[in-house]
Amino acid sequence: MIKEYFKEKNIKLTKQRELIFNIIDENEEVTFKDIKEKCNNEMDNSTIYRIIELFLKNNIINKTLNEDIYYSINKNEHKHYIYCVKCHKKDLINICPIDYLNNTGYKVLSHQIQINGICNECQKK
Amino acid sequence: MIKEYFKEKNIKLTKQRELIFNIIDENEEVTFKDIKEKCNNEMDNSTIYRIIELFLKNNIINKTLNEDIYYSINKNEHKHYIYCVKCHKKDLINICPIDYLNNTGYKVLSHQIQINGICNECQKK
DNA sequence: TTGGATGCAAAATGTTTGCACCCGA
DNA sequence: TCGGGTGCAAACATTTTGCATCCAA
Repeated sequence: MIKEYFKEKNIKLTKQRELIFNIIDENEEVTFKDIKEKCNNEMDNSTIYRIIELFLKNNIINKTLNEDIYYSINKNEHKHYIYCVKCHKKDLINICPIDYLNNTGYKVLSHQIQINGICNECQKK
Repeated sequence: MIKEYFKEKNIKLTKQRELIFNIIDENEEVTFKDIKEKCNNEMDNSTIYRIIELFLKNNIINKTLNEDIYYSINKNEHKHYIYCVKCHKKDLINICPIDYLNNTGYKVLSHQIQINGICNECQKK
């Protein structure tokens, strides 16, 4: 299935690309370092950077900013979170901005929300 | 007024801090390089980085990711945009996620939305 | 006056590029 | 087979750090 997915997008399937795709897919949100480590440090940095760039250009993954830069697969089914800056937990929020994008005329390719706050418990501390 | 604002937050007011604050405030969204240039390259990089870090920790500014990393003043009154990946224009969207954050119990400190798409005109090209 | 802020220089990190070799279609 | 992909090394860019000096309170 990944074979067809890549073919659709006219992207040659290599071991490295498949591995990185799977790493991001299986881990929801990963940093560059996460990817590096999960490859057992066997893939060259420049290759990783080039593949990330390729995936971003083809809208296969999203790039988001939290404390660090994170990558995640760009799926239709997805979730948004609010992050506690103190204890670093995250909680699901039940809103998606694209549901409200009426009459902008845009074709939405990707989106992200970043909300930082202090959770209930941490406010009491 | 900036004097009092900094005093409230227990931050010593220096020429450099005031300058960077004003640069970000007057320009809505700026990159590190923008700040550097608008200081006429007269401020040291390490000073700029340290001030940005200080402002972030104190929730004076937000850090967001578009093509590059942008800083903006963290205000109550604010706007969200959708960006066209082809012509790079941006359009205002009329939704703010914090209006919908019911019963999470979080105290929201900052937030951002990033939506990328293709605008009406570019879809026709 | 004095502790924290800045500038400078250097180190450490992170990212990009050119090129020879490799491998998937 | 062959053109694009990868690994390697080097260049380049970004960010952090230690320390002497400076300046706002």
